[in-house]
Amino acid sequence: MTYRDASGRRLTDYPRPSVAVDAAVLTLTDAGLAVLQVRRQDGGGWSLPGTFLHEGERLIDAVQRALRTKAGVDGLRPRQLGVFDDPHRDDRGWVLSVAHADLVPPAQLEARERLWTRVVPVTAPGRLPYDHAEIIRRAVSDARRRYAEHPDPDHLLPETFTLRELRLVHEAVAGHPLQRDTFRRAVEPLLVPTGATVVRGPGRPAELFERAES
Amino acid sequence: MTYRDASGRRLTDYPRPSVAVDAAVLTLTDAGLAVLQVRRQDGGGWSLPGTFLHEGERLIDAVQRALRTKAGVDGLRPRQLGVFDDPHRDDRGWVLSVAHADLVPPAQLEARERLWTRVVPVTAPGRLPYDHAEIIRRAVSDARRRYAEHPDPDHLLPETFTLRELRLVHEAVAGHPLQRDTFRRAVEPLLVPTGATVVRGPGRPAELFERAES
DNA sequence: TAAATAGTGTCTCTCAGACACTATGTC
DNA sequence: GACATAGTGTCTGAGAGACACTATTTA
Repeated sequence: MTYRDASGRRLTDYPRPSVAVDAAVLTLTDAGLAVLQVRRQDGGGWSLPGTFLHEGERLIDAVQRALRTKAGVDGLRPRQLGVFDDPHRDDRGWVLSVAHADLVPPAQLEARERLWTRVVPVTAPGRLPYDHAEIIRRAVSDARRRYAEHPDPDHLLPETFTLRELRLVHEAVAGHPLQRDTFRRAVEPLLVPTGATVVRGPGRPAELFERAES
Repeated sequence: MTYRDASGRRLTDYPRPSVAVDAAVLTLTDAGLAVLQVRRQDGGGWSLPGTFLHEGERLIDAVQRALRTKAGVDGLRPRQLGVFDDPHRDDRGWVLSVAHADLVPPAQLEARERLWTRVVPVTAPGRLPYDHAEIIRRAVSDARRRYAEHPDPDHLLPETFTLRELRLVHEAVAGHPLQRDTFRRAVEPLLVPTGATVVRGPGRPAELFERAES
């Protein structure tokens, strides 16, 4: 059967845009927050990994496919940031892009294809096509907002960790130092003490904590 | 010239989804937050106003067109909420929907086509197709989050208003009463006093305030 | 012992919440 | 005068920020 809309037109009578996905995959380096980029196919330069949506595919699956095939990275679960819809944003034609973002531990990018990818600080992302610089800015502020509310929501740390390790991660995401005692009193109620202690370097042994069940 | 992607396919070789927009237009009634709905074209029932994106059109323009042609409402500026992308969400075919939301004063819905539209409380939206119930929930929580941070960001009130009027609007959006003195101390630093006072009903005259420039 | 880190006591300042009081209008 | 609303003083408790102290390890 053929569905028609209010003007009597069939669905297929409407011109349809291409729909792409782009992903700002952030991680932590010694220099702070950094973003994964891939070489552009056409000519030089770098861009965020992205791809066109395939028929019947979900957006999240397209993002994961782009990361797998273009960067050799697997197992991420990016979140939707928003749609970029300027009809002239892509000179290849009418392309909507749904921006995504994730923040993952460096180990998850270890297996990446190094010839075609790079990880650069978000403060110096280089020259990027389309709206990719804006996508990175949104990804960073989204990560900062979430880390300001919960302890390591993106599991950058393993199951158990010391409060020092947690604070260093939060400082790297926030981009500025955090007060040691205030930070402890803010996050400790949201963590589960394990009772175990560990020694990492000099200083008194630190207790190990877990995230609360959620 | 013809652009090709990494697999050598032309852009137009990819099947493309239809892209729709839907809008949850909220307003205030005596019963609190309410949402604008339009009659469904196919058979009975109600839905949020929406339409298919036209070629080269921006999403915001499609939303405004839908509100104008389907509800007779003009001059709104809905914000993007997110993309609904379940390939089977619409049995007419592969349709992505970009959800939008706005919150407007009742006067802005005065001119609406009453035969084809209704305004019902968000707490009892009726049976709705697609993801429209979820869109309303997101629109409400988005409005509540923004009203918790700024005084009347959506200009439900005119340029000048008393603190009582402002508080009643915030209570209606929040869905629960707010403490009079605490509310005043929280928002007064964000407002500009005009010096003028007005008498509305019994009681001591109240000062008129304006929103801060922004 | 010196240095480094962990954990905690404590003071101050701010602010939300709550109660109450004074001020000024309508009926 | 009775009542309703506007505006403000003030107390309390929670929490952030800051400083300092004790505790426990490595080198």
